[in-house]
Amino acid sequence: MARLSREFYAGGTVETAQKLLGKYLVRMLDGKPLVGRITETEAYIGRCDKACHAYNYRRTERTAVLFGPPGHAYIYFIYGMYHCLNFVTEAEGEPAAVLIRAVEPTAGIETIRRLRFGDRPMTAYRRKNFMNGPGKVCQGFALTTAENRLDLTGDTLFVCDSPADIGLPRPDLPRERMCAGPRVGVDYAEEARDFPWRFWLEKEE
DNA sequence: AGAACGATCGACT
DNA sequence: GTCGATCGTTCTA
Repeated sequence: MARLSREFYAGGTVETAQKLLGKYLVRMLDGKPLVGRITETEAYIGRCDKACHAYNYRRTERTAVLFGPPGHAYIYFIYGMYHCLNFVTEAEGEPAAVLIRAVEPTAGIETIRRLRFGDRPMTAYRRKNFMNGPGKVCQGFALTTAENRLDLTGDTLFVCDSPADIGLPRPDLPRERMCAGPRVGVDYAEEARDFPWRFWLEKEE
């Protein structure tokens, strides 16, 4: 299956966050693919960004993976209950990553639904808020710290350009434009609070 | 050893 | 709009 190569992740983090929009996140689970089209991302850059866990090259056991080669997963535990999925970017030694904030489920939807809601009944609210948050993406794709540091050029977790790369039909997509704005939940980060490093796709009329 | 806090979510007013 | 749940990571001592 064709997938994005390590070089895709090796460039600038803001640019990579933008280029990931519209691409297909694939998580293999029990031999079957869970797939989501990426619709929202955020860039985090240790060199200059007080919102980044590795700000000012702060290196701890948790952030070590950010200093490694690009194209690996950085998954951390947050708020005592949730996980967040990131892709390590830039050259080895430059700690930076893209947070995956939202996807549109494309395949494996029944498995994703069960991972998100178990046996609880589906409601309009749940349908509308299926995978529109970083904690939801990890819950729906069964990603925890057990998957931290996975190589995105491997067979468990990777990104494809096109649904055809994973044997799915190409859907009819509405016209979309990319929007940019401040990141979520980083009010503490002084000047970095206002960096417009959150990107998302929005339907046009 | 202890304490503070967080790249969130869902329930509720 | 508000607020509580819940615990690993990090820092301080």
